Amino acid sequence: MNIFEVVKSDDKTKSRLGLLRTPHGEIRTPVFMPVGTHGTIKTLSVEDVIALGAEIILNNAYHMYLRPGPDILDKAGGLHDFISWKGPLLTDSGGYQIFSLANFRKITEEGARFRSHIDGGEVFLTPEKMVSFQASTAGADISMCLDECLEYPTTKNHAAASMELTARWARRSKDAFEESRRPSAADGTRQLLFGIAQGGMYTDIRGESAAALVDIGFDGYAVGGLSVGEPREVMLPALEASLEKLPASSPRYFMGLGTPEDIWEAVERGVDMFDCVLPTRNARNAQAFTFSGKLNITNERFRSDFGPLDENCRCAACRRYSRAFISHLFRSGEFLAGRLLSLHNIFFMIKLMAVIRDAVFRGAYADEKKRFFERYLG
RNA sequence: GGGCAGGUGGCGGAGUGGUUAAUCGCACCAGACUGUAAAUCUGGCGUCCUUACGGACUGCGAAGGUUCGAAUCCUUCCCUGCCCA
Repeated sequence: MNIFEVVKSDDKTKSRLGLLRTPHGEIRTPVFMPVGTHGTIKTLSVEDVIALGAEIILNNAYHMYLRPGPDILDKAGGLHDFISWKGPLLTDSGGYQIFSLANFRKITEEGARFRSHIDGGEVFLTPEKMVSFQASTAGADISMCLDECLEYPTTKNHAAASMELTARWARRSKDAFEESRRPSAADGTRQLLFGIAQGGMYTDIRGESAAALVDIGFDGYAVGGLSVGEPREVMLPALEASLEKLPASSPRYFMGLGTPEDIWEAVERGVDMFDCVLPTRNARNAQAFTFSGKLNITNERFRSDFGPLDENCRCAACRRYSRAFISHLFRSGEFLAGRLLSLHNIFFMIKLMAVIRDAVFRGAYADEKKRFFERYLG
């Protein structure tokens, strides 16, 4: 059976509708995957996440490897059982932590040596260890290769050398995956492994990276190392250079994106999967996404605004609570504030993807994108 | 009535002759956040003019005084808290 099926492609853009099959269920793409780094979408319960309609969520292998650690996860019977999420689950390998925890690590050919950000103890991550942890111990539906996520800006030499290391790690990741993955399910679904394209902002290196991954052969391909602080005019060409070398028959995942604007741009170029901490992090920092634009809910003008966060929104927060009350909750330091905005923002992202899928379905992508931007930025 | 302590920007609270438009915290105003070491971080916050740079004015209970210079020293007054009658 095909693990990924392109259901429909847009005529005028590269956007497409897809169906991705995993041992824990199917995913309609383009999809947004909420991020649950430590095994939880911050402030939300699994019941919340189900009610929001999330089809797949993320966990982070680096963080779960450090705590609770492989032993506990093994005894729990894997991540699904441990965190009580029965749907599709994707784990990130720890490549992003090579970027975000740069002060704590040193990279060698063999792997990445970290000083644990928790207790300072030494941790050594290798592609083999992280992929085996994800596929075997954690039982992730989708595992990610260990990669080196580069900071921006970087020199071309550094980007090239780093990309080559990532490609060698991808080769090792795949071998480790074949050895450690669980048997295929009766329905023909099986665990999947995605490669991650790198290359900094250099389009030629981006292309080489994607081509190298395709040579190895993966179930899906991710574009990593983008949306790390570069301007959009730099990001989009780099994205295009990566996508150009990837097969249309495979799912494509833009790691770490993003803003609603960025997601429209990426889907238009053929991306199927997204994840981002923005909806939950910004929620905790008092920012709501709405179809009329983002708003900082602690702004003075919302103190006596008794309407919902977003008109016509049917999320749990909007059905019951006013902007004024949520603003009050933030000013009072109440945890419910960040929770309500998290519910709303995740709902917004999932709704946004539904709008996007509908636009592709109707062959009206360009028009719907224009309509969205006019309202969102207006 | 007597004694002691004290009155500083929205609030709390530093500062006891010049680098003080005034540390700092809170509150308030605004911004940022993109595979989460983040429910965090940045700015702003006397008044007026200026996009900004910058400039003008007012200012540490009130009034007067000493001094080149005062929130800081002196005098008088007003007010607050505690203690004694």
